[in-house]
Amino acid sequence: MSASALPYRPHNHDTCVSDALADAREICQQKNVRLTATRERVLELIWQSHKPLGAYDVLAELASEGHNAAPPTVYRALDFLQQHGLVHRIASLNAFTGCAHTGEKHTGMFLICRACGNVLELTDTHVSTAIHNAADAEAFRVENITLEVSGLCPRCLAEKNHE
Amino acid sequence: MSASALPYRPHNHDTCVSDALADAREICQQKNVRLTATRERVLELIWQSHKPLGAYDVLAELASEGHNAAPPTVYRALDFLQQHGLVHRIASLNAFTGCAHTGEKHTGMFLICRACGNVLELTDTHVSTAIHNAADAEAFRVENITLEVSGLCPRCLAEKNHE
DNA sequence: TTGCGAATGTTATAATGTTGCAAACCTAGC
DNA sequence: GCTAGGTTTGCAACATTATAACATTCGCAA
Ligand SMILES: [Zn+2]
Ligand SMILES: [Zn+2]
Ligand SMILES: [Zn+2]
Ligand SMILES: [Zn+2]
Repeated sequence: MSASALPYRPHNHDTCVSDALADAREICQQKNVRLTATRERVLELIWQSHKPLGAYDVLAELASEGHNAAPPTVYRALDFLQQHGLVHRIASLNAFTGCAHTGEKHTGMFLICRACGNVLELTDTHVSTAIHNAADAEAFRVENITLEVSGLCPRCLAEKNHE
Repeated sequence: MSASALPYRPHNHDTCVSDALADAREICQQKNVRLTATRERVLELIWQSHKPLGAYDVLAELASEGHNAAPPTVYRALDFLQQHGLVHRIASLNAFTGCAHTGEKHTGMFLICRACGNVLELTDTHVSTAIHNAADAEAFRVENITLEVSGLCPRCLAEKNHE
C-alpha cells in the first residue's frame, strides 16, 4: 500500500495538518497572496480529519470558537483555498477536503469510503491519460475533471468481512 | 466522430426523445415497474435537449403545463428514473440528463461544455479499467464512479477560434 | 369489492450557496 | 506619518437545491 493511503491507516495525523499548513504558507508567500487568519483557520479545520467537511460544518466550528461568521465568510475562504489548490470540493458530497498534492500539477481522483467517510486523493497518470484520450476522440477540450469514486476502503471492507 | 457525439452536432433530436421513451417503456415493462404518466413526462422533459435540467426547471415546466406539482413530485420521479438507469445526475451541475446507454451496463463519463451546456455521455473501457486498477492498487472496492469532464465541445471551440 | 402496497399530494422545513453593500484593513507611494 | 486604492471581512437578506412527515389517491389482485 502506498504512503498516500494514510487516511485508511492509523497515522500521526498532526503531521498531516502541520505539513498542510506549512505548504499553504509557503505557496501563498510564493504567489504573494494573503493567507489571512480566517483562511488559515478554515484550512486547518478542513484538515481536522480526512473526512470532507461541509461549508456549514466549518461555519459551525468557527461559531463555536466565538468567531462571528456568516456563510459568505466560509465560502469566500473556501473559494480562496480552492483557487490556490489547497482544498478540493467533492461535488458528490457538497463538501471540502484538503489537497494532498499541493503544488504538484494534478488531477485529483478521490476514493470516498461510504462507511467511514474518509477520502483518499490519488493521482494516476493512466487514468488521466485515458480520460484525455477519450475526450480527444470527441474533439473535446478538457478544462476540469471531476472524478469521485465511492465504495469501501480496505479497513471497512475487512470489518465487513468479519461479520 | 462517433455517432454518439450527437449532442454536439445538428441532428434530428426528435428521434433522441422517442428512442429514449421507447427504451424506457420497454425497460420498465421488463422490470415490471410502473412508468407512470408523471415519470414519463419528467423523462421526456429531461430529454428536451442535451443540456442537463435542474429539478426545479422540471418543476417549472410541469407547473406551466398546469400540473400541480411540488418538489417531492419531481425528486421522486427523478429518483425512480435514476434507479432504473434512465437518467443520470450530474453532481457538478446539480442537474439531470437522459442516459444515452440505457440497458447497457456502463459507467458514464460526461463531457460537459461550459459554453453551450450540452453534455455527451461516453463509455470508455480504458478509462474504466484505469480507474478500477488505481482503486485496486489501494485495495479499495469501487461501487460508484462519478466522472464529469468540463471544458469546450468541438463546436464552441471552433466558434471561439473564429473570433 | 375490498384490501393492500405503491404512488402522489401537500405543507413545511432543512441544507447548501449567492448577492450586494458597507465597514475595516492592509499596503504602496508620497 | 499620511493618504489613496485595492483587498478582505461583516452583515443582512435572499436564492437554490433537497428532504421529512403525513394524508390521500390509485392500481391491482384476491
Ligand atoms: Zn492524516
Ligand atoms: Zn489535490
Ligand atoms: Zn438529440
Ligand atoms: Zn448512462
